[in-house]
Amino acid sequence: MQEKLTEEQRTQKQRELVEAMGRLTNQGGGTSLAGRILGLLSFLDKEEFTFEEIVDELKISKSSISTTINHLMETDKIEYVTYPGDRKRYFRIKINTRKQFLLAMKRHIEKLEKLNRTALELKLDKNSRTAKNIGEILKGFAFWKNQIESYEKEFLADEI
Amino acid sequence: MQEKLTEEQRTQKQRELVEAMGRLTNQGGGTSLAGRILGLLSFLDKEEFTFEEIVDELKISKSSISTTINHLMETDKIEYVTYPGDRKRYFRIKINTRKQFLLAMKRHIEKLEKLNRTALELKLDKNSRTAKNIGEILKGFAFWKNQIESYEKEFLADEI
DNA sequence: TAATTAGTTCGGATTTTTTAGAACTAAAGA
DNA sequence: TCTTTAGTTCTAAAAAATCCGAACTAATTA
Repeated sequence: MQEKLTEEQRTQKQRELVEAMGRLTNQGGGTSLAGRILGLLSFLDKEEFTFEEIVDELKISKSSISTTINHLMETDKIEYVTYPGDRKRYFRIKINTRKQFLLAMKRHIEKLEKLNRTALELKLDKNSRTAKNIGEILKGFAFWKNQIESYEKEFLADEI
Repeated sequence: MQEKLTEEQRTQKQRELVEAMGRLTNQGGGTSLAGRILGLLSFLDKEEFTFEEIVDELKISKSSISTTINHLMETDKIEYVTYPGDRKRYFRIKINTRKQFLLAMKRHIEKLEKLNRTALELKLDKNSRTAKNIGEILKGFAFWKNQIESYEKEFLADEI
């Protein structure tokens, strides 16, 4: 399928994926640094990175890395492990963050749903074009909430 | 369910929803002005707004409105209608933009999928924690792509 | 106790995004 | 033809997000 790559070419490509992840995350609303950290922790062969290693790999200041890492931990995207007799924290991506992802998606849908439901209540003419459209949108939200819930039951029953 | 609202209170609340839509759109990656325009065109009782009316309602410069309106039309969120003997364009939200929305979502998933698939191919140890996690993520993407496709078939067959 | 390590926090600098204002265009009307 | 209308486009300003360096802290090591 592919030409044989040298070790260097392979890690070079992995680093390119890290940058691509940064750009994609950026498009999707997140910060590109967050995306690059997530990419680093998942696409390279090394499974765990210390703070310093992240700084060195991404060539970004300690302060920016510190802020972003803390944010990624708050939002449960990454975590760290420690080893006895070693003061450093070893960061790694959290596996199976789908549950958190779906939860966030559901919460976003719920906010939009609330907004649209209120808008519909406030409409003078419930048969107007916009009112009927809001009704359709609400149906769509209900469908997706349902899908998310059944997905959770089917696939994620055993997750934390 | 609710106290009876005066006409003013009702439209006041509608305007608040427009602002809330701006903030929510902003959180979700879009610009808040785009959200406010979408809110204006869907939550008020008036079904169609001219360029000037949007400027007056939102109290934003013509240039900003012009740019944002054009972007919303390119992305098929709004459209305009015209009336004989009237030079103005009457903007309104496009109904049932779910298809476009899902298409955008599918495209985003496909990009992430490609990235992760490549990352997995490049992994030295396919049984590592990160490699297995990527595998799980890919399974999740496959599931959602499938859901989206069947949703399209089931509900959106008649849409443009 | 002093020095080093492993970060965090703060204020400012840089970059990017958003908005405004003025000049412009193309069509319609007088 | 001159003016008005309905916007568009360009450049600069304002605001917001991002990033950095320097000073700091708390724990560990010498």
